[in-house]
Amino acid sequence: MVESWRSQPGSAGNNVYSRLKQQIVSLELPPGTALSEKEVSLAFEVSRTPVRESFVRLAQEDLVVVLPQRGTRVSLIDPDLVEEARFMREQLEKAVVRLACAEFPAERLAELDANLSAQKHSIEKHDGREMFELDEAFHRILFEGCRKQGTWSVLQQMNAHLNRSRMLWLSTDPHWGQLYEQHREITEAIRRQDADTAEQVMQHHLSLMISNLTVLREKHPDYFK
Amino acid sequence: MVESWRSQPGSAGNNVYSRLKQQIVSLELPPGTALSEKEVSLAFEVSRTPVRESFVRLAQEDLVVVLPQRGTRVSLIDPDLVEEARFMREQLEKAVVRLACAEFPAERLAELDANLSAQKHSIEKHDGREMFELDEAFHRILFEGCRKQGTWSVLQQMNAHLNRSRMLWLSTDPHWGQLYEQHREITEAIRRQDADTAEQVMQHHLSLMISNLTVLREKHPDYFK
DNA sequence: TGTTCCATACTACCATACAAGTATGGTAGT
DNA sequence: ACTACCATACTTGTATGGTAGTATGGAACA
Repeated sequence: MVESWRSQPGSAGNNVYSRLKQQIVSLELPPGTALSEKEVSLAFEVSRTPVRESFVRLAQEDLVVVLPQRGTRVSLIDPDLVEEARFMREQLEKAVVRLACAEFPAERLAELDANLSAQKHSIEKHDGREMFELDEAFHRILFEGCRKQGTWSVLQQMNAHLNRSRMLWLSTDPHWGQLYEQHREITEAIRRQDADTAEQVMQHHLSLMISNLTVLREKHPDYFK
Repeated sequence: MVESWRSQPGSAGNNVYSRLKQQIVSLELPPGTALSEKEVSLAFEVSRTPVRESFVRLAQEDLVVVLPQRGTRVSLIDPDLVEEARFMREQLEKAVVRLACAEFPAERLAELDANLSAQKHSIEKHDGREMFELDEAFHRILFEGCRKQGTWSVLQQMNAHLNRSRMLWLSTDPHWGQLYEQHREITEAIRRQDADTAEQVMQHHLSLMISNLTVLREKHPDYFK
């Protein structure tokens, strides 16, 4: 294989999978978009086999739906799944931030500080996309610092649905300032091992992640189930 | 296709996947077992393609590890993942049982009662395998009654690792009696909407699920990472 | 005008051939 | 006896042809 389009280290199948997933979560491929093994294989210049593997993996995460002998399409955003994702994050992150207040590696705390200042810069640059990624990274660092990487990675499966709706939200009013402030408060609570405050702020923080789903739904009715 | 070995409704790929997964979680295929696309395709009388799809899906759940150009084997039980699975269940089930105390459909409550009496019969018959399945069903009903099916199904991915170690535990000392009693207490707490008791019992209940992992590890050192 | 039927062009699904990397055992050379 | 090398038999990764089910548009007919 010539690797013309990309010199990614992984196999072609893995590359197709991660590229497709990225495009789906970023809404570059909007919900409802019809895909097909042949079409994608031509676009990515690989055979149908790795494309098919990607579809299988994406279907397992409910990011695409495969209708046998009919076609494959990017799944519509399921508001129930979005709410469940928020629910899972609320429960798990409250517990994790409590753990973090009991014990958290100094180097991870430093990562949080670095992340916070990066967030500040992103907000000043009004770079929503970058802020989005820093927000994700912030929470991932929390899980990793509590040695809950596996939990985080399973959570990501649900989170993909939440993130698609957050992506829509990105174009309206993300109040990044408020979210940044909460990130800062959480970090400080961890530093002084104040579990009750940390949990309380985290709960409020996560309650803001979904906010007005109905508004988004009215704006993009064809994106939702 | 002749469907000689099975008249399952789903596609060949789905059948291979579910059969393999069942065999892995039940330890019929012990951790570390070498698989190969060819070998499995011969055993299941299908081509390599659906087998390969199954491997991809199982690899995504960390139930098999694929070493490119070298082979595929059933993953070893990762104690960290087992503990994380228990952690996830603890956090999520505590929250769910609280929701159940606030609101729970009468028909689901009836399912819990039916499940409880079935558990009683299984214990009298000393049928550990059936009790295991009823235990799973009990908790699933809780999630479904709170409309958290998606949460349950994502949780299952982590739970597969926990279940493999519970499967080992099955041959030693499951104290099903105590677990049954706790199931009963949880059901009663839901019936009288006593959230604090329900959460407390649930927490204790789930803490028993892992118990002495070190003992299992000494007994089957080759099954663990 | 409206309805039924059918050819056609899709789709995912499966089987199979080939490519490329890896482990292994035997053999030749030292 | 020991080492380096290589043929061989594995493995997974990729490409491709064929099969069966489904949607669709147009023609024949009422």
